[in-house]
Amino acid sequence: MRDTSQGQRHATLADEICDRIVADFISGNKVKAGQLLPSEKDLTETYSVSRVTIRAAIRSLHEHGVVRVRNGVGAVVLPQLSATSALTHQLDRLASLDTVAREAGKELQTEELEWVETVATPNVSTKLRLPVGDPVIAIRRCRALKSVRVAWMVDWLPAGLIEVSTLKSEFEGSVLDVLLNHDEFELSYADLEVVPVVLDSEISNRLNVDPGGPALYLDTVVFGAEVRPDVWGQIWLLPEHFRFSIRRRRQFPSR
Amino acid sequence: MRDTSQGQRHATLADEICDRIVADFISGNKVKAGQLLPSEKDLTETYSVSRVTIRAAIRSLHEHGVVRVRNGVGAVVLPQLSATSALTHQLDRLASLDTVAREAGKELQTEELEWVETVATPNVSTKLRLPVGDPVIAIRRCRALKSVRVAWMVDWLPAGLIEVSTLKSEFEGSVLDVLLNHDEFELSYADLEVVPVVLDSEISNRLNVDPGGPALYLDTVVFGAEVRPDVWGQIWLLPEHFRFSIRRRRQFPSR
DNA sequence: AAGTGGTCTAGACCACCTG
DNA sequence: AGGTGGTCTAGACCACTTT
Repeated sequence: MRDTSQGQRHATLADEICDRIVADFISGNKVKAGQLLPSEKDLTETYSVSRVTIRAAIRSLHEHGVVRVRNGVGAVVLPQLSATSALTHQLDRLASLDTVAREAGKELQTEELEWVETVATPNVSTKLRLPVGDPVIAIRRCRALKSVRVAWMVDWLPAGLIEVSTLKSEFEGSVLDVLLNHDEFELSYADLEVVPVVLDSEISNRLNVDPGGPALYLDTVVFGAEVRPDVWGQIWLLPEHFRFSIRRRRQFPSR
Repeated sequence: MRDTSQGQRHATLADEICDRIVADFISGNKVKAGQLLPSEKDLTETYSVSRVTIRAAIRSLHEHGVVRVRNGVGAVVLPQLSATSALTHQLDRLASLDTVAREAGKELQTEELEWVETVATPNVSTKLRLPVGDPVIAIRRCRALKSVRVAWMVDWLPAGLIEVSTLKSEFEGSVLDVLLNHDEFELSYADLEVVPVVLDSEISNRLNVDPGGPALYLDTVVFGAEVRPDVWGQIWLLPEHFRFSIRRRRQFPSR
């Protein structure tokens, strides 16, 4: 991990350049959608890195649907995902709901927090790839925006993964954030499943709404350096407060 | 566009190598999850391309969550998204439901197909960024698996985009597939919004199920080379027949 | 110590697009 | 014709991990 002048961690120089290009040209709309980034040659001078590194950075931006690269032309900035009043959650990004809210200038409160030390049921055992009966920790809570309940969350993790005292002291609403802040877990990706559900009375009670309405259930299994998952997160969200979006990219066969 | 020996189109050599690495090492489980791809040096020899190209290909695999790359170690293959009996739809992939079904060895039938030539309502106008009243084409139909209705789809496109006769003759259930097959549209990405809904009587009637159950509404705006979208697709899906998943990747600030 | 990825140099040639 | 990206050469040095 290299540390940059901005005090941010980046695995490689190319990743850092990737972020800086976004920050310097795209986020602030300095280069608008449809316009070109500076040429690779110019960027090598701007950032004092080689063309190799610039190309790696631009390739990442391309893979993420931030630019399209046209031979003989340059890197065209694509329109950003449009924002709305609802909290926009980009589903391909491994970031907590809290982070998404914070970036939007909002704050998620935590209500009815419960810490439970228990053992893995068959369900939990499958998700965390642990033997049934192994000790696990469950963290349940409601989340609210300006005292309006918007989500019900349950996180599960193997009891041995992290000191409960550490977890509790660093917990500010998101288990994921605590683990992401600890480099030693090397959290790198998660598999998310999206399921539409109709609110049953159990969850509607917790969220103070009537049953029978729609909700989105997000099931996330988070992986670090190990083959075995580190956390299983379950979230039930009321759709009126969120917007779930993603940029789909054309991919060629078998990928 | 370069044509390869396999008759597939790839924008660049690195993209082709990317696919070939997946096909040769990952798809067939020749390198299992947790194991290493051959070194970059070996891969340059295997594919007779430079290290530059290999590195670009591996960077793409990394961005897509297919491998993790560790300095001093190599490219570790990550576990693939697990498959189930339901049709698994990777939400970040710009591919039609038909393509997903076909890859899973299933076939989606089309029922109650309607072609409508009409004009843009405010709704359509916003999505397609067209003036209200501009002529548009709507294609509505049910989709079924083994005669069980599983989805209701509506596609909208500007009337001038493609000859209706061409579209009709090449249509096999998916408007997206027709346009993807025409290179001149240069379809490259789409913005997807995911909304959980409760089935109302209109759609439940079309799908031959009771109202009040859950459904997933997918709203997709597809972009080609232009700033203006080429297609707006609406899909209502019954969740029991599908699985919607995505790999989330850690991203560093502001990206 | 040996192997791997990350980055760099200092060029080069090609294909592509625009003026 | 000149600029851009795509690819290549033929090295090099560094940081990192494993043995």
